[in-house]
Amino acid sequence: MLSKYLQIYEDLKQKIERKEIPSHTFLPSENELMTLYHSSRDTIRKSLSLLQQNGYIHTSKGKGSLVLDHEKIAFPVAGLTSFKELSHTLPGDVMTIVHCFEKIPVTTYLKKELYMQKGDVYHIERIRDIDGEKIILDIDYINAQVIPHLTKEIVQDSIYEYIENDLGLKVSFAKKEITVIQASDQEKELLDMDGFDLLVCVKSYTYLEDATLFQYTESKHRPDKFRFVEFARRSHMDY
Amino acid sequence: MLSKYLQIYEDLKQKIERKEIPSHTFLPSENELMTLYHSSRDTIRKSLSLLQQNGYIHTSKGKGSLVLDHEKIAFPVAGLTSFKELSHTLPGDVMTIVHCFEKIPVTTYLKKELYMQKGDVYHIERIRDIDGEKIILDIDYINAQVIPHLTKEIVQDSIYEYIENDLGLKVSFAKKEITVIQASDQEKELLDMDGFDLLVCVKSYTYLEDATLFQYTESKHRPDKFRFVEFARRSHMDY
DNA sequence: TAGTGGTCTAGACCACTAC
DNA sequence: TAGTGGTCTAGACCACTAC
Repeated sequence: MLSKYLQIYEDLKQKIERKEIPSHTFLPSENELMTLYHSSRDTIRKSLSLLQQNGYIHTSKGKGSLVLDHEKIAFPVAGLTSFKELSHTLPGDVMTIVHCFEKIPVTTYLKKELYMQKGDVYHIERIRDIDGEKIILDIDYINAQVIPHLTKEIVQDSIYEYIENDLGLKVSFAKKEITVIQASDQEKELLDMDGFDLLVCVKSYTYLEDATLFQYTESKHRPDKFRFVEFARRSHMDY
Repeated sequence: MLSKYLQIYEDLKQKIERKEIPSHTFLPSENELMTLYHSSRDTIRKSLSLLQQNGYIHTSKGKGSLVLDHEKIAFPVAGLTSFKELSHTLPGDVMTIVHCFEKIPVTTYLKKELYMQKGDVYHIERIRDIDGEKIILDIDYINAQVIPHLTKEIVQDSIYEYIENDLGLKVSFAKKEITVIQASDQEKELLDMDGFDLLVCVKSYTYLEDATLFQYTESKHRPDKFRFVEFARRSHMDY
């Protein structure tokens, strides 16, 4: 059961996406929304604040909440979304090849990345084939004490689905870093590099609800197929 | 005069950054913070919500607000920050070369990017030299009706400073896109490419407080010198 | 069971905008 | 001047956590 302010957020979001409320117009005022949704101003403001954070509207004092044109944004890449979830929004045919699946004792390097002292780690390498081209190499290291009993079948499908549906845990937040690296000879063999020498590397450290770090990932993308979109607000305090 | 909840946010943020409140410990509870800062729970919760959004803490029901280790994040690249502001946080010697500064009638291409029907546009190209290497090429197109009277001197220093301090306008939000592109021959001549063929291209559409689009930028970075960091939370509704 | 954060309400005062 | 969003308060009930 979604909370009231999330319901209102979802409702307004859909109306904006479906252009029932067109861009460059104003939302009803907070007072009007209060009577429309039978709720208090605080609840309405929570919903509006979410819309604002996600780039759907821009509110200004004395004026109201302006609907931004949302097409130009195309969100999905930002945030924390599994490849399986993302693949529904991709236009092409998507296939995953599990190139490597093993359980190994934690190495010195991984001890640092995963904040572990001892124990085992799953080492998983998956190649993402989109429309017949091998474009992405995902390398995952997962703490086997936190996420046990992984199998090749799970990994072929979706690790997040297993974590959230079968283990009943919740993936919560991640730190990500985007850089560009030289492709190794092995990577050039595994992927269809189409003459490129470089790869875009997205490193993620992913945490559960209780703030335990369970996953370190390097996701390597052929440079011409990489695109990242974000919506940023200027902070007028920090500088 | 900063509002109360922003003061509390800044205070807690500093204490976390200076490790007066160490990571992996809990903040005082909301009740305790209420008496500590002589404020209502709602005000405290606004401050905590900001800390949460920016990756400083992680709150869970029944437990409290856990301080995350923040060093591992290193924020500055995310958000909406001028190069001059960023340069204070860069380790090396930074220099800007204004390679092109002209006012031109809007072209067909720019009409689309800047949502303009007619009028003039400033076309600015700046090369960023860091520690003696020409690494970044910033190409700006700015609506001259919205931001008038630009000079080469302003552009050499900081456009945002001019907009905010001299014109009294406020830079508010931006949509950004990161891709990788082939460097043109001209770009290879302007920058010290060090053998690279590709550039990381960050396109931004930047808006003022009143939601007018005033700037379209392509910021092109030598791939080995590009790094982008973000903090992402998982949304448990959208998929 | 006591303490924690999550949600929701009702009311107040303010600065800003548009007229 | 009327309407708008921004801030702040006080109080209530809830589900979850740790013991």
